Amino acid sequence: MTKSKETSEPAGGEQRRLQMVDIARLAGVSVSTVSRALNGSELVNAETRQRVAELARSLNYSINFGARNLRLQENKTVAVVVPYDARSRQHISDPFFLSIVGAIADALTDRGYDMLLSRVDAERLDQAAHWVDSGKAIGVILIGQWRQHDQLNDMAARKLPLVVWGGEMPQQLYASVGGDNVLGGTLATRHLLQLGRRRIAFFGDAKLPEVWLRRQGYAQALREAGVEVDAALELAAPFEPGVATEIVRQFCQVRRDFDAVFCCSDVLALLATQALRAVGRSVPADVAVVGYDDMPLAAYCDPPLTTVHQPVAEAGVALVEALLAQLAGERPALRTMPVYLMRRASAPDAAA
Amino acid sequence: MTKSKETSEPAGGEQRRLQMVDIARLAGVSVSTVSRALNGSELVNAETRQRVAELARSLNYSINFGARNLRLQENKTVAVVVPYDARSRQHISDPFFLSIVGAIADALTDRGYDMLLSRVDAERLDQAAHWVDSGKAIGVILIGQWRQHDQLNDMAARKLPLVVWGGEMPQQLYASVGGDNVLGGTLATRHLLQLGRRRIAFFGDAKLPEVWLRRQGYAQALREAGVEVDAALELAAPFEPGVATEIVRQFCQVRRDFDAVFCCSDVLALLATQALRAVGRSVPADVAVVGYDDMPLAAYCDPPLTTVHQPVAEAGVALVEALLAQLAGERPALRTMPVYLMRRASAPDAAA
DNA sequence: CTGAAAGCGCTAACAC
DNA sequence: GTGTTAGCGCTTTCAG
Repeated sequence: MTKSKETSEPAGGEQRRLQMVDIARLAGVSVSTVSRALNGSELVNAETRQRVAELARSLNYSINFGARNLRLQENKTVAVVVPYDARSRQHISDPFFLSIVGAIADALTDRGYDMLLSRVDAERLDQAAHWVDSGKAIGVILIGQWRQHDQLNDMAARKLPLVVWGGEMPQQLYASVGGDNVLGGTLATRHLLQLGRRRIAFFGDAKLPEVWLRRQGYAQALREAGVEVDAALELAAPFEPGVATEIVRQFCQVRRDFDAVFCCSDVLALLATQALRAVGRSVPADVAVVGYDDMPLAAYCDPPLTTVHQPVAEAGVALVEALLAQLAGERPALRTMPVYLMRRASAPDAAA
Repeated sequence: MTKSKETSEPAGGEQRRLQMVDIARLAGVSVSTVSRALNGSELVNAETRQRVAELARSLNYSINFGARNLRLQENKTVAVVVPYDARSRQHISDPFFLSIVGAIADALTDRGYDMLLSRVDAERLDQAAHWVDSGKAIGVILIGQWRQHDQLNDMAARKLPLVVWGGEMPQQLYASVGGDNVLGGTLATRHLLQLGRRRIAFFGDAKLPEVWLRRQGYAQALREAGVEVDAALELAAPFEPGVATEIVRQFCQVRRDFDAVFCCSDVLALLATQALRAVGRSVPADVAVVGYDDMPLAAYCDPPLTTVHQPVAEAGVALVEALLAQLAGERPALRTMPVYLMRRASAPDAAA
């Protein structure tokens, strides 16, 4: 392995970066004084402090955080990790996950933390631990638990500061924040039932904890209404549009004995709408569609999507808070956030 | 200002992190030997190297990058900065920008770099320099130049390693990578003309360089076809859906004398479609719509969007390469990438 | 109030 | 081949 050096040296006519020793010399004081002044220490003479601070500012000095962190044994960087499907080499492009990342970025920034963003193979979520092991980050926020409940439990057992966005699972050791998936499933399904629909399909891969919970809510609502749960109306469609498109299309071609569908993501709902129209069925007249997430674009689709709204901004804050709580010594906790149904035209109140 | 300590100390029963000195002791060698062994130095006995490496792995040791970087004066972190509109407190949620960020993440990971993701007020893009000044990152990739061409030039003049995604501007000192916006505008407009449309509206804020270039392409295509450019058909709609919705709606209510619209983003195209339908005009029969970006969801809208495709994955690579080139001492360069028209149903080939 | 000195975890001369 | 030593840029005792 030849060691490349391309990184180390900046351009040619580059002047060395300003350090404390430089501004110390210019101010005629010692580095310790500069350090104290810049950190607003009460120990240093107000006048000196002022002078040093101004000098530093005018020289556009800014501290070397690497050195500072090393000395202080401190680190204000959090790794945010988005899993991707290595088999289909398909990246997570689901708008919902992306907006969660944005919300986390905000929450982190507000609290003075930096965010290291990376991807990880959805089969090897445990690799996310590397960020903490290497000291690059103090903790990990993982977007989605996928099928790796056990890996996550192992990580938590190793005391890795970790929070995952996802559903609550039995015997869960790791901290998580998620929407109330059972409630979401119930709200969506009840709404469709109220519209008079009785043959309600379910699109989503129940091997994923969140989807599994949503299906519980779905089944529960059906039973409440005395409607039989028909496994033939369940389609294990994944979240990745590339893979899901064909699966959804086939299902819609083969089965025409449903009058509504509850989709476990808005993207899936879009796919379903398109597939239904392609086989000559209209939305919402023939088939009412309810999505999940209330992604930013949901209101601008045609028809605008009725969907289960997830509290993205609050989720970002909650994830960050949960991580900081662990860092402060608290035990990992599970948190479930309220969701509500956002009513739009794809499953309109005025029944067809 | 009371200094909070919440960050520094992990949980209670936490054991100190493993260091080189620990594995040195256990292996019965000095730290230098461990360092060399772990870096695969030829200087150390193959057997020793093996032994040390295994010990380290079995103990789950991983190096402290902070210390390593400090010593090596090296850093493999790049800051990726997404501007946001501070006035409307609206975050960039445009799917296109988000997918560019994803592409950059991939390109950086492939090359062994880490990505620090953050936001910055779109009026103060110069604040992005802070990442480099503080040593947290070796360079900055900025998503969009917005209205701050001058700030960007200043940053480049200061020799800040910087690349921005955006359009080529006159007297530009900073490196940029962007789609061929003039071509995009031309392709979109020509296509609409070929459909027999003559009254083609333009939606987009021409104060933004990219939009300004697209409008040039638009105007050029119109002139080619001997169609007069009508300023009354231009709408300065911003990219933020929140702000744009009302503007687009009003325009569509007031003006009905156009039979096509070229929108400078897919989201804008969605908004336009919805607004047009709301006033009883059909898409594409009455008004053909062409978008821009070919966002992941563009194919799943109704109607599926005809749009100018931007090469996202290639853009990510190009942005990263451009930054690394500067770090290697090359002068900032401008790069324009090809775009093409993706034909779908919102402006169908079989003219209405 | 300020300076001198030690050391955070690691690497790279420089000895042996 | 391997150990010893110095030092990356910063903070913080400890003396004065």
